[in-house]
Amino acid sequence: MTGERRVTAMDVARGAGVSRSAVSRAFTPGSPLDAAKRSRILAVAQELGYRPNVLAAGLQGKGRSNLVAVVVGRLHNHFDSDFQAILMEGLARRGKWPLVVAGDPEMIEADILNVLGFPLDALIVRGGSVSAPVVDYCAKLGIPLVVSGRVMAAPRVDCVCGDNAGGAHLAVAALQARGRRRIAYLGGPPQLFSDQERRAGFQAAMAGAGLVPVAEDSADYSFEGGQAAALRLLARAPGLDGLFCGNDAMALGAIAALRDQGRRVPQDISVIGFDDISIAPWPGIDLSTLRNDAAATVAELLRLLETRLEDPSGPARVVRIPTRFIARNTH
Amino acid sequence: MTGERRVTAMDVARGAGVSRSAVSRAFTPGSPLDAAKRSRILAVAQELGYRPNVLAAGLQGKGRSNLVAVVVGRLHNHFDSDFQAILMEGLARRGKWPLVVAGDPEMIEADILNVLGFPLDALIVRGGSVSAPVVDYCAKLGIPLVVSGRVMAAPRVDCVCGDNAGGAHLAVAALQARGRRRIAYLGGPPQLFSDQERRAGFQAAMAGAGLVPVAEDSADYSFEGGQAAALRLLARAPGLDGLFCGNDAMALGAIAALRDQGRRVPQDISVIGFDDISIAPWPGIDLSTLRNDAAATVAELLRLLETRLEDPSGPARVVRIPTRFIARNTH
DNA sequence: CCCGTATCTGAACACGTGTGCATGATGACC
DNA sequence: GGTCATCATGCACACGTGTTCAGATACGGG
Repeated sequence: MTGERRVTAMDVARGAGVSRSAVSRAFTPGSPLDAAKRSRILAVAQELGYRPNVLAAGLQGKGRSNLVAVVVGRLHNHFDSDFQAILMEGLARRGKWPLVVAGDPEMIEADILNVLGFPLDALIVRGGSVSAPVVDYCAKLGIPLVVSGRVMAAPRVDCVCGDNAGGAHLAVAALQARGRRRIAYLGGPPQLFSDQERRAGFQAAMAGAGLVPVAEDSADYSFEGGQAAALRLLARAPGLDGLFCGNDAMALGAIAALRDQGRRVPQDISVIGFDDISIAPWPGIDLSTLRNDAAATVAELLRLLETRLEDPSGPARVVRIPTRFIARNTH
Repeated sequence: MTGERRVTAMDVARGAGVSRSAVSRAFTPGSPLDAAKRSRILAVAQELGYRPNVLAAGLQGKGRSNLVAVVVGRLHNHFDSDFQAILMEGLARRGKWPLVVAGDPEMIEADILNVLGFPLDALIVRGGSVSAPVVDYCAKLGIPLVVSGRVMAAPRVDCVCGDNAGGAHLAVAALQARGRRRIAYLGGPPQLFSDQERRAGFQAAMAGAGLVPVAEDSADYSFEGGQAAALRLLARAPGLDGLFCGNDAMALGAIAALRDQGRRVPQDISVIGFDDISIAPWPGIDLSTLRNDAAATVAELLRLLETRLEDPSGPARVVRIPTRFIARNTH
């Protein structure tokens, strides 16, 4: 055991017989320092296992901390997992350190406030709602706030979001092209922004096509939720011939339930999902769905972040990622 | 814009007409401070958007930083995603802040070294290998290192890992119980610890049952990799009647390819996966597999971490998470 | 040999916070 | 009223680093 205290620059200085300033300079590429002395210092540092404490360095006030808080809801959703993975890699590639805030919705609110205690370069929030106090704090602290999967109107808050309404229109159009007229919507939790936009888009598209939904229902974006909701829809509207689901997991659950009830998909009923998760194209699944492009979303998010860091006081921007219909074998 | 500088305790002190110490005490529950003054300070802090800088506070040397680095490989694997999600929540619940290190395997090595510049409470590494320099640095810095999905012998390095060999034995036993004798193994990348143990366990179990594998192959733990490998195996061993796969995604890919070739699963060929990912029980998938319990693994990992933080110089511990065979409809 | 210059180096400061210590005030008790 | 205890409060220090500034040193030219 080397003792409880962390190795400090002073220890290295003593070990190499130089001043602490020299140690600091040895780790700062531009600084003037005798080459021989530098290599000796680095050798001693290596020996002792010394690394400059980036927190103490960041305290200097100059430059950025490279610390970015990433708020994710619960990650038990396939699309959110993919999004998260791509975002982590993207941040790493840009030299940012992601500080992840996860957990129950009720805990997360307090945690967001707590994470603001770090000298963050930015706060990235995925999906779930951001409370007014958080937005307020960010504004006062001058911490850029970038929101994904949701659009909110606040000064200097940037948003990137899939085109939910457009996707819903594409889904209705695809169902209509198959001759479906008794169409239902199975949405996610109504308090979620994504569901609100998809539901509104669905209703608008139906109205535009001169159709009236035979039923609407909600579940929790899970497979099991989709199964149960499909049974409810079927009981309420036995003539159902088209179903637009708020995400892929629920669509797959619904298909399982419908087939279990003796309905053939897609012959008797068309089902369309949302997201195009990685398993959607697998044989035996082959789900017709709307592609929610996680990679493009992350790329735009990072671009927004970079622009915002460049010019913190610029106007708030909203970027919509286009949605594409992926025709497979369930509609 | 409130100016570029972060709001500091001194600003609040000026605003409330008190000393900076009082501000610090106002945010420290135990400290003696006049109740009226405390609430006045908190009000001013709220107004200005002040939060104590935890980095500067952590610089104090007392106590822990509550910062934990979590090294994950690429997260494009279902089991790893689940594991990651559970771990993030578990850490949050224990008041730890996860600093995620992700990215390409070649970038990650440098990133791990860089993240050691933070005053970490611990370093958690999932799966992939940990290079000797990293272990060395952690030892010298006195940073506890907890490894998951891999067992390594190093002083004061704790490991938690599924029982890969036991799982392989269960798989072979299940295949044997179905009367299968022409059995093949489809493993993951051979450089991965998980594959090495599962492969060795498979070979030992086969030998113990008096059987000789008809073929062995490897793929990249992906659905597509499983598809392609299944075709190779079929070409090499047309009489194949049992297949043990290194993970579920490959098993599902293999099943898709086998069915595409006219083989019935499970009537003609038994297929068993590994991990029991969340989609495995879904109707239409119904995969027989070995449960790799992510929740139990995370729970043990956190327990090891806590024990290690309690007594940093304790002996290295290795915990094995038992594996259970989940009999479904593909074997 | 002397002076100017370029370069290296160490001391000192700043960053923002928690806390030990001494001081002053206030209240209680005799 | 005096003395002591209690407690709130402000000052100063410490944490570990990057960087400025002035002093020192070496070197080259006249």
